[in-house]
Amino acid sequence: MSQRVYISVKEAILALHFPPGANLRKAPICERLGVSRAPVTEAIARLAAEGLVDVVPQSGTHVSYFSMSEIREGAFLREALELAAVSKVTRDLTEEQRKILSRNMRLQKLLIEDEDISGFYQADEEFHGLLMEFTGFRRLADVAQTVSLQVSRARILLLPAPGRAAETLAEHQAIFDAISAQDEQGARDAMRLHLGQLMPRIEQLEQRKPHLFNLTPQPNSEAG
Amino acid sequence: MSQRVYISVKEAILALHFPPGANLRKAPICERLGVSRAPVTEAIARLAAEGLVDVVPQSGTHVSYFSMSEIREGAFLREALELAAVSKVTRDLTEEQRKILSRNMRLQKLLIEDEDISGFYQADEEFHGLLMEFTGFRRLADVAQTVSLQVSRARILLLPAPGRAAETLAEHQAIFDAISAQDEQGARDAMRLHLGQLMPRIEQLEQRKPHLFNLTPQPNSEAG
DNA sequence: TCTATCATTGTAACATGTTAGTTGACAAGT
DNA sequence: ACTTGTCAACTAACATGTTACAATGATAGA
Repeated sequence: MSQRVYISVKEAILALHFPPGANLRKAPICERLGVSRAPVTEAIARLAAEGLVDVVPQSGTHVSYFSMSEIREGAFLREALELAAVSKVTRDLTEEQRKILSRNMRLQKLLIEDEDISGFYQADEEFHGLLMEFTGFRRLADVAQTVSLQVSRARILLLPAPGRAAETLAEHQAIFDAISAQDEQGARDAMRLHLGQLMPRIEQLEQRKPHLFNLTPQPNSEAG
Repeated sequence: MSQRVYISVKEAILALHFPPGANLRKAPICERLGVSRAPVTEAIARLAAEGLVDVVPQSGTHVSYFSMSEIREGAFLREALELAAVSKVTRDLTEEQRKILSRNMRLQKLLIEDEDISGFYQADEEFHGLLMEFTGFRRLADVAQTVSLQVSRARILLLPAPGRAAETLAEHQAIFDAISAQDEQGARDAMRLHLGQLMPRIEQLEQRKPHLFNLTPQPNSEAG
């Protein structure tokens, strides 16, 4: 029930329905979803813990601006986790898992041939999701998602540059090939290369839409 | 204010003042700390998100049991982050940072000579903390702490085996030396070796105190 | 004696009233 | 015109009443 509020608001923020800087008021949310303030409060608390909103005590809550330092950190954390995942998967991959990955690769290829960018985006997410799943660690995908939430939010704004999907596919293919060849170092390098494509494009985004970023690049001092 | 409740309860759980399986009731906590149920509820929600407690809707909340699968995952995640950190630090270390690390190393040595195990434990934590801090990523240490919370909780139960502290020091020294020599791969290997010492000892703990572990090793299906 | 059903109890989840702190505007003084 | 002090309004944080659900124990039936 409060879960529903959380998901609803989170998606609205991620979809930039609530743009950075917009101040989030509880009353309209309560009214809109037909619930009391309690579940809304809990939902906002979780969003604050994830860094999606900044809550000023006794004053107000607003959607956090993009922060290059936070995005860089998120990308770093995500890379750390994905590299560890791809290492482990390369070592432990079963034949069944290899087949599932292979099918996903062929699906990616197919979607690009059909120029279904949205579909490819999904298959892309699934590719990374499968790698994490195959580590056997259930929380891994969630943690990776959470730490790179700011990155995900920024990524949505990146226009699908023509030809970028095909490049992405090639990078995925290199990762898959190295995994199949049980070349751990090669798989890591391929993954690093792949993930390394993202930050430069986000830096361009900062140039294009500076109003979405916080001017004072002071990172959060949040403590858990 | 609710932060205070959170910290208080968290420390109580980590110190095993509330042992695994103990059911956590709000009323006594409210009474004990002289606060209302609201901040306690929020604190428990955060603890549940971190996996320290399991909350059964409309029924009760109990301190979660140790779970080898969760502990293994926590160790994996922590290793991923620490390896990434030590890589980055090895590449970017400033002379000033090297001096601070050097001082910490000498402090460790000194504490072992004085057989101050508790002090060494602190210096150990600080050593790892410094490495993370020197990456320049402020959330890193928090994330590492959070993902390996179950590991930390189990670690407290490990009796300080005689001579283990000296071994730990040697491992730290190897890490520090490799960092100083700007030997990234060497630093990673040394760190991996160091962190690899922990799991076997926790597995022994499982043999020694099986009542603290959950029998059915089904991992949490929590989603954030 | 065992099983199934029901009532009782205790708790989290939810709703709502109350408090206190921050912010921003406006006025007064420089 | 600019700074500073005061005040009003808004909001999160806190307190508390209410509800609904799960777990447990008792009781009745087989």
